Amino acid sequence: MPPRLRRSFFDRSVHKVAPELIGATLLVDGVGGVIVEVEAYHHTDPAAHSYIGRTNRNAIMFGPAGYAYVYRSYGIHWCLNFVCEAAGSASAVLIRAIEPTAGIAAMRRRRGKDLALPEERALCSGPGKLCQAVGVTIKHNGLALDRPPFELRARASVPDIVVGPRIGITKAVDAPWRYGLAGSKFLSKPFKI
DNA sequence: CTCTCGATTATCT
DNA sequence: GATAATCGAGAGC
Repeated sequence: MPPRLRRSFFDRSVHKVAPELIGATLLVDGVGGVIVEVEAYHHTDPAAHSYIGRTNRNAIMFGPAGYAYVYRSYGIHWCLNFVCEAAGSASAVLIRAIEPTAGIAAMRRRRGKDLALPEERALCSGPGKLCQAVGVTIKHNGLALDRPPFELRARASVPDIVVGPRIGITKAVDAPWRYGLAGSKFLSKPFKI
């Protein structure tokens, strides 16, 4: 089994960490799969929650790397981020999609509440879906990524990665800081060629 | 396939 | 009071 990702893995530029997360495995209480899509948010980026400075919501982003930053999206969904870089840098990677490999029955159960027929490719193909499927909520905000309930494993080999502009934002819409596993059918949306 | 719209609430102005 | 790093349903082509 590939080694756990250590705290030091996250203690680097968010633009280096983000693409290296593609292919890594994320489990929460044993439920999860292979990360296939992420986005990088740096504190100098107008689209980042930390751009306006420290607030109650984004406080975790201003702490040390290797912790989870969870926030409520559109009043309905949860979104999971990994804090990167040195404390105070306030940068993070948004986890946008995973390919389910572990605990699929549990994911189907949790997602099935709001979906009549939860197809496997619809279980975790988006930041809100993925949090619902693996059971991430605000309770996970500020938890260390190298300890339970989180389990992060490095990828075994370097996959083909596609890059493009980020999704669903209204500022800095052209910055190419979305990364995906090439050819994956578990992406939230296809990458344009 | 694409497009539009409503849900729902913490956060910030 | 307006906004938002989303999602799913439904309409139309």
